[in-house]
Amino acid sequence: MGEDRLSRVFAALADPTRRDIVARLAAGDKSVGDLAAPYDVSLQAVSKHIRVLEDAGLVTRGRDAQRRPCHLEAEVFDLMTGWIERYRRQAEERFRRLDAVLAELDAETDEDDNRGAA
Amino acid sequence: MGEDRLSRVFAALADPTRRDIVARLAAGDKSVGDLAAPYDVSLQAVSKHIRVLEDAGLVTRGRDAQRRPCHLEAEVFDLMTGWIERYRRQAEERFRRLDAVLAELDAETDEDDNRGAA
DNA sequence: GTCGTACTCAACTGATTGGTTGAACATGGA
DNA sequence: TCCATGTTCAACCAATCAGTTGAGTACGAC
Repeated sequence: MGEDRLSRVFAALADPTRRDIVARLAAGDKSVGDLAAPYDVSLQAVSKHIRVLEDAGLVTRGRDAQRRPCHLEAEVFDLMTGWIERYRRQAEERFRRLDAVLAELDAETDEDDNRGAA
Repeated sequence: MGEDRLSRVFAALADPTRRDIVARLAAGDKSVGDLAAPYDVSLQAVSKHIRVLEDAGLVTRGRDAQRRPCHLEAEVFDLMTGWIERYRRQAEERFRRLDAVLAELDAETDEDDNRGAA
């Protein structure tokens, strides 16, 4: 499901090399060789990383002679931010309510203090 | 570094069970037993999942008699959204510029057409 | 102290992952 | 057609991971 898609996206970005690839693709499309150049792992390893990003829907590939230019599909980010924001908001709302309850409790304590003092 | 922290957060959320735990914790603190109840895996397995979330800084645990109430630390989400938004914006900006270039190109083509037609 | 509850630790297992190397495939140029 | 370039495929290895079971620990109730 879309659930599984989210798992693949999070898993893909859990690796620093893959996050770096995404970061560099944000600046513009690049070939596998270009992408592999800065890392001291084999080209095949980078090719595998790109495959993972592709399976997660974060990257698509075209054709330019022998090259397979990689393109970042930034819309997939929406899937993550959607999930994250949902629960962040929920937690914040709960926190806000807790704050209100504590304020209420404080007010009642003040009343009691006043009654005790009076 | 903070880089590694991000890896742990993404990896923690790459598992559907752990995302579900986070979702349920967004509604309020829960004990390990409470959290484990809906899943048909062992309590120990859920305990391990919680440990992963804790190591990622997404969850903290208190003490309430025998219980270890789990609490969602929603601020960690900022770490992710910060990273995501940075590259999303960059990619969108690039897309915007590409759009401008294409529009420019279109305008020039129109001029050529006009010259050709004139 | 002993008992039950809530949970963690330890050891093991099978599956997945990130890396390797070497061979294969695809494409454009001589 | 042959060659070089760019990339993928296949087999393998070590490490990590999600799950298991069984034993151990922490705390409150009796």
